[in-house]
Amino acid sequence: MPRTAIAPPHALFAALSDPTRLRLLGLLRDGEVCVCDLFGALSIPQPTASRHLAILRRVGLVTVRKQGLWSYYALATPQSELHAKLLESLTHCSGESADGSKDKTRLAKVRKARGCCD
Amino acid sequence: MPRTAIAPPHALFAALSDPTRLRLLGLLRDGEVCVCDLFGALSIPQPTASRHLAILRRVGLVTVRKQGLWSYYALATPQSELHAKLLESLTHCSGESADGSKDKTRLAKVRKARGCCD
DNA sequence: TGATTACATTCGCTTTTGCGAATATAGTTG
DNA sequence: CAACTATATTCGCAAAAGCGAATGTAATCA
Repeated sequence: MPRTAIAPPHALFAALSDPTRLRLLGLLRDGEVCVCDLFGALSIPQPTASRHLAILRRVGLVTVRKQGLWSYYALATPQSELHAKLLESLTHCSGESADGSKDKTRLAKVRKARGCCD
Repeated sequence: MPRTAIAPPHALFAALSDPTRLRLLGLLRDGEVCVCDLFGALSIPQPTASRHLAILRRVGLVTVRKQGLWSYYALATPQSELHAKLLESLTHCSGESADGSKDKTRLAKVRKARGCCD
């Protein structure tokens, strides 16, 4: 799945077919977030977060901005109508066991603790 | 995934993460279709169609109506906002290489040939 | 009842996916 | 340059998904 090609529909759905990736995307809906904050908020190992973010990146759902030692991930601007619809659908993926808002709360907490990311 | 429980978001996306299942759903957008017409139109083995339809059924994306010897599949009415959004997104899944409109053409052809289904 | 038709399920196998652990890379700082 | 930090990638393995082939099941018909 080269960066230059547009991912086929089934690949986009596949990228969204994992709970951890949906949680990551949920945290990105309010703007870009540093990797350390992401895996901190979700309480998952760093390599796990990196691998999932790579999957989202390969299908063009997220973008990275590297600044110094940190990587800031953000939702990509839609490349197709399907992509746009899927972004809309993300709005309805956090109702699950109310943990979407809990993740955001923990993200805020992690950010205040500020162990990294300028 | 019992019929009574609502499938979690990631399970819905997983059900849509296969090209064959997207093609099947594409054929159902205009109304219910008999299994024999479905696998005929897509030129796939009958057990393959049945297995994919079972996956879509288990997450509540399609329903079956059995009439005599035939099974008619149809898109299920949305059970959640996410479900509704995903149905909308199906509209934008036919641009893929094997084109959804070609499948529909072949469905019409298979239906005229009428080897089965009243 | 036995044969046929339409569909569903199971089996054996290969491919893919996800994870933890370890390692690699690349900026940063002393 | 060496040590450190943030992130990415690789490895080995276990679990899951998909497929073709075969088999099971239930309704229909002779």
